[in-house]
Amino acid sequence: MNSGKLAHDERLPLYQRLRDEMVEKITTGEWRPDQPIPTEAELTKTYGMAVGTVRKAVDVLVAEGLLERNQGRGTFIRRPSFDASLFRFFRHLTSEGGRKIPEGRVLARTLESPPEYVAAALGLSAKGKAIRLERLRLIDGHIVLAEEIWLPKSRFAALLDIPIEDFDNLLYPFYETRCGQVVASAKETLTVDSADAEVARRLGIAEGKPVVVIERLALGFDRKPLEWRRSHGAADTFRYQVDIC
Amino acid sequence: MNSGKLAHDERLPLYQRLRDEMVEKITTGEWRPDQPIPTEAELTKTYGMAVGTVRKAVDVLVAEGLLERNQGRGTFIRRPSFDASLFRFFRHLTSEGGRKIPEGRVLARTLESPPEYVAAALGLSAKGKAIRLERLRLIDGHIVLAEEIWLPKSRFAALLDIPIEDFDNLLYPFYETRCGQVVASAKETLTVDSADAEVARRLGIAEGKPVVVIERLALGFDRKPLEWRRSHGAADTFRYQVDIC
DNA sequence: CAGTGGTCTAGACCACTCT
DNA sequence: GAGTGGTCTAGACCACTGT
Repeated sequence: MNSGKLAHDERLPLYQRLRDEMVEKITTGEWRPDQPIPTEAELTKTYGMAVGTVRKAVDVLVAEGLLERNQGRGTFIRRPSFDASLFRFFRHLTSEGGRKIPEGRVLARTLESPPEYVAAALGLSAKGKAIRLERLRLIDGHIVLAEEIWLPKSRFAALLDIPIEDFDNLLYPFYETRCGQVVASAKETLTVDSADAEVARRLGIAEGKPVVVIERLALGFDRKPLEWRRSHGAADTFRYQVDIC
Repeated sequence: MNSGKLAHDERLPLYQRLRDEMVEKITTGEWRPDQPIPTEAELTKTYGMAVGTVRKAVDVLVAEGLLERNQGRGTFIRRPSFDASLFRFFRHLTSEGGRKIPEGRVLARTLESPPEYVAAALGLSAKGKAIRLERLRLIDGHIVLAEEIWLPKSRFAALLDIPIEDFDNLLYPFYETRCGQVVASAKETLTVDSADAEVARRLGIAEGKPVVVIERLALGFDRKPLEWRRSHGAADTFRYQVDIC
């Protein structure tokens, strides 16, 4: 009855199986972001379903932020604009309250054994090696954040072959184009601490000054952890904005 | 064709008009939180619509967090559990990382002219008066936050007749039962500052110590501002957790 | 104009909950 | 077993987009 194959769990509702199938098409790149995905009528025919079922599957993907519909034009894979993705994952504001795009500069890349809490957060075995980045974020040439980033080698091996000068300003779109890893959500924890010698040096502030510490675990669409990150910023120029819904 | 009246904008889709109608029933209390709302079949008959349309309206309300469905039992008005609402709006963690319910204690209630930025945030005329609360939040008897809260008199007049000792531990459920005002979302901004004499006294810390400042604007389901709040907390014991989606 | 998604109908059967 | 929401069908017409 299905010309399309929908191999997934037989127990799941039809529209969920179609949803999974569509996620496949998106993540493997079979459906291109610049082209509309097949129309409802086509999907209906391909998979032998009713329109309502197809619509339900698309509803779910739209709700999840993977697709967006354009009446009269078609349904498209959602490319979060650089602005939007930036605002989602970089919530600092300048002292005047305006939003600025921070520059990103990778200082070092190494392959080493992560500390235990990083390995645990990323779901890695304690002994394996992972990719570690040191990175600065700057606005108008001023350092606002010093970052330490850990990435699983299995997903991000491609990064080891790229000179660190060639890393893009924004990492998440970079992960996507170079490694096919898309960050879908994240959890952040903020605390305040005093700068130790190392952090003070990197941020260019006096030792003992208060700093904000942001720990972030970023997840992919499959809810698997992709990146662990700890950022330090000088507390006195720091603003962080959150929408609670 | 409609035995139910659906007075709203004639231009809106049917399911949107039904949604609005249902919001009415919820906010006016015609539908009680402890009873299931009418079944899909009943709504179908009452408003002369197809099941699919009714389901669509309910889908929207579920997505908005106003209703929750229970297969086999019925559809209910969502009473966000105390835990859930607490976790949504109070994101501090204890030093051990666990979540604790903070005690709330109102110290003072006055009716006065708000500063200009508060009036602007709440959409009030500059000259009118608003309700101002001073409040402490405590965990295990220790002060963790000192809060200054502003509320529009028009919506919260009922609070003026209640002795401040009788204010509940959690304000948002209290607003709901006493004033019929439901907080649906909020925007928070975090910064770090040094404690001035006043804040130091309230928090019981030394003057000049770093403090976290949280400014929050809480909105109702109608997106109108309900509450402006500024909280101060000692920076060294502070943790704040955010999910970015 | 043809083609797209947006809305709506009027049924059907299934899975779950309660008694 | 009766009643609930969950899934699914097979159509219809409308509003919007592009040419």
